[in-house]
Amino acid sequence: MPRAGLSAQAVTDAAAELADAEGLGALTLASLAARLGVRPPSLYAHVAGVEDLRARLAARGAAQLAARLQAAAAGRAGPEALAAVAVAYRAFAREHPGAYAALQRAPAPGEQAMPAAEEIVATVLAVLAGYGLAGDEALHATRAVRSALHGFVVLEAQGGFGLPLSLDDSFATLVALLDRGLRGA
Amino acid sequence: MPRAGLSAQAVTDAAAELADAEGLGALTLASLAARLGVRPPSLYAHVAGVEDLRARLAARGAAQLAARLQAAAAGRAGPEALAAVAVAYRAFAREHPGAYAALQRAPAPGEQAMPAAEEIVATVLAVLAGYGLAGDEALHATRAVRSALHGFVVLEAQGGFGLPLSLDDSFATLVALLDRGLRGA
DNA sequence: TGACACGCCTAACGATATTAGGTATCTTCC
DNA sequence: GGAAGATACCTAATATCGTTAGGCGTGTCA
Repeated sequence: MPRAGLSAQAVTDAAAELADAEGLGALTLASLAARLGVRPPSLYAHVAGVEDLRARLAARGAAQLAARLQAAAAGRAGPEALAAVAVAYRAFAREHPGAYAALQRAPAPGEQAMPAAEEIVATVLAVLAGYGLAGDEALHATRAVRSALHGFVVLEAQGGFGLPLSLDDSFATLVALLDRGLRGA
Repeated sequence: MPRAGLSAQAVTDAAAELADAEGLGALTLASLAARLGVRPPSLYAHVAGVEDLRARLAARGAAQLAARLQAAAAGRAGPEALAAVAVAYRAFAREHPGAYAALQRAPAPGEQAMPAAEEIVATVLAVLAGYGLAGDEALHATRAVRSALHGFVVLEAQGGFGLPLSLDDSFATLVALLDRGLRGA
C-alpha cells in the first residue's frame, strides 16, 4: 500500500480546510483521516490527539489573523487604521470560520499564550497609539476593541443576530462607535 | 428499586448546576445521569437527547439573563442604565458560565428564536432610547452593545486576556467607551 | 383490588478517541 | 545496487459516549 506522505503540516492544513468547510464540530479524527485517505490511528504519527490538533489549528489561525491585521494596519493611522483592522478581523473570521472557532478554545493551564496572540495585541496597540493612548489605558482600550470585534464576529458566525437587518451596516455602526469612544478616552 | 422522581425541570436544573460547576464540556448524559443517581438511558424519558438538553439549558439561561437585565434597567436611564445593564450582563456570565456557554450555541435552522432573547434585545433597546436612538439606528447600536458585552464576557470566561491587568478596570473602560460612542450617534 | 401508565432498568449498537503492536515502505550508507 | 534502520501506515482492541429497543416494577386511579 502506497504511503500518503503526510506530515504534521499537511494534517493541520487539511484539518483547517475541513473545519472551515464543515465547521469545527465536524472535525473529528475519523473525518479527517477519511479525507486524507488514511486510518484514524495513523494520524497519531503526526499529531498527539484531537486536542493537540485543535491547538495547532488555533496557532495556525492566530498567525494568519495576525498577518492579516498587520497588513491592514500598515501605512494607516488613527480612524482609518481602526476601520481597516476591524474589517480585516471580520473578513478573516468569515473566510475561516473553523480556524476562528478553534481560536476560541481556552489555552490549557500552563500552556503559554501563542506568540501570534501577542502580535495581534501589539497591532491593536499600535492603532490605539494613533488615538493618543498609551500605558495601561491603552491596554484596557485594546481589550475593549478586541471584545467588540470578537463579540460581533462570534454572534455573526453563529447566526446570533436574529433580525433581518444589514450586518454590514451594524458592523459599520460598531466601528464608528469604537472610534468615537476612543477619541474621548 | 425506588424511583428518583425526575422531571424535565429537575433534569435541566441539575444539568445547569453541573455545567456551571464543571463547564459545559463536562456536561454529558453519562455525567448527568451519575449525578442524578440514574442510568443514562433513563434521561430520555425527560429530554430528547443531549442536543435537546443543551437547548433547554440555553432557554433557561436566556430567561434568567433577561430577568437580570430587566431588573438592572428598571428605574434607571441613560448612562446609568447602560452601566447597570452591562454589570448585570457580566455578573450573570460569571455566575453561570455553563448556562452562558449554552446560550452561545447556534439555534437549529427552522427553530424560532427564544422569546427570552427578544426580551434581552428589548431591554437594551429601551436603554438606548435614553441616548436618543430609535429605528434601525437603535437596532444597529443594540447589536454593537451586545457584541461588546458578549465579546468581553466570552474572552474573560476562557482566559483570553493574557496580561495581568485588572479585568474590572478593563470592563469599566469598555462601558465608558460604549457610553461615549452612543452619545455621539 | 385490579388495570394501566410510565419511570427506570438492562442489553445492545454505532461512533469516537486512543493505545499496542505488526508490516511494509522509504531512506541511507557501504 | 543491496542491506539496515527509521518510520509511515496498518489491524486489533479498549473505553467512553449517545442512542434505541424492550422488559420490569412502582405508582395511581377506577
